[in-house]
Amino acid sequence: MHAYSISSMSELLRHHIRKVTSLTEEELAAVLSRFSRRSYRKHQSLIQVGQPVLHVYFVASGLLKLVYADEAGRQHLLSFAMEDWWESDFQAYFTRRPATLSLTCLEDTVVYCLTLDDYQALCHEVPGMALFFLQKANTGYISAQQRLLSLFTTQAAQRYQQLLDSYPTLGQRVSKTQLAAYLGVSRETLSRLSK
Amino acid sequence: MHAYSISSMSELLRHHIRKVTSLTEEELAAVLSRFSRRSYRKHQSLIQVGQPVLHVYFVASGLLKLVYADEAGRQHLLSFAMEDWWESDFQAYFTRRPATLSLTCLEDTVVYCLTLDDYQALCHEVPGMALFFLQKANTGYISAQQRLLSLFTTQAAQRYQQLLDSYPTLGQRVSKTQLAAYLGVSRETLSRLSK
DNA sequence: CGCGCGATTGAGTAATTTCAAATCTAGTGG
DNA sequence: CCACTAGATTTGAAATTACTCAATCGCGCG
Repeated sequence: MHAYSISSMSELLRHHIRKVTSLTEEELAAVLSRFSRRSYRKHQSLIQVGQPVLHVYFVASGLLKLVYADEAGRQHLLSFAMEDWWESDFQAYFTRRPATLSLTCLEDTVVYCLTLDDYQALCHEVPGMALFFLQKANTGYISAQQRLLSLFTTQAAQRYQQLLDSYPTLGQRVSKTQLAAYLGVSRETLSRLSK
Repeated sequence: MHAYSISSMSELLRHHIRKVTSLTEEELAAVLSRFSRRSYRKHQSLIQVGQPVLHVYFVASGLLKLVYADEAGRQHLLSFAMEDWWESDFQAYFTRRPATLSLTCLEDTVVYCLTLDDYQALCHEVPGMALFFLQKANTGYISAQQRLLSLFTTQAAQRYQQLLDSYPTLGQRVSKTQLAAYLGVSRETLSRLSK
């Protein structure tokens, strides 16, 4: 089922942090000890609308969707959270308010969880981690802006192509309904564009 | 012309940083010394497409637009940078590559400039500043996501209303053509919606 | 007065949505 | 192996929304 054993998945987070920071082994161990590992199954939700958002999640394996459901019940997909991704309802997480977004498994998924208290403690106690999260936040901001631009400048058909080009596995892993919700078009429209 | 004297504008940056961080006066002085102050006039550009992006800018007064111009020459407005805002072509800034965006004055504007070297030095030498920029980056990321959602869920007419509600002065300060470029509709469409 | 810029209006066109129906597909139980 | 069902996908047709292009309007300023 899973391609990685439990120990090598813990290695995944370790390597992910090492790539960007220069922490001592001691610091790294202290950092990792603040995370807890959890497994979820397809269709389970890590974050539900109205509930408190206790964690930010590092995705070790699997696939999640971050969704806003509007009054009419339409689903709008803010992101696919893949392996190596950090995801949460950040607005709710940082303000300790109830979630407005939901985070739900599209596949069986393993994550590492970090509470806000631990996040803040890490940022204050391990300078390298503040820089680490700063870099993540900056790249997240930049890609959100680029997604905005692609909505402004690019036809849905090309956005679809670019999405498949950027994440070649995605076409196999999720339904077209999900892809449409990410691209910002109806599933019928996406279907017609596929030609 | 300007509502603030030079010295009180420097206070603006000082207070802006103090609001979020807990730096000593010494640290704060060291931080401020890395910034340089510059004034620009309406229609001047701080960042031009193809040119290196040497600074991130803190807007002390005035108003800027961050724009992407597509192949057809259409302008897409990523943000209005107002007083207290931090702005740049962050992608280009952090990667030291040529700008793909332009940053242009919609009014006479005073900014404080910070080079990437100084930004990185501040983040490493003054832990409070890494946390400061982390907080800015996180809120920037969150608002970019919410703008995405508003594009997905909300009709252009309501987005227009919400923009005016959020920034009441904006309707007076910029042309409707600029507002349309921010909302992601043509100026003709915006004109028709204004009823 | 007349120029120039921004805003508006009109008409035709293109893209997308909605709602409904038909089709396809994978998995289940007989 | 087949029939059956639930979910996903596709297709059709009408209605909506926004776009483009062109013409017109309104206004401030030299």
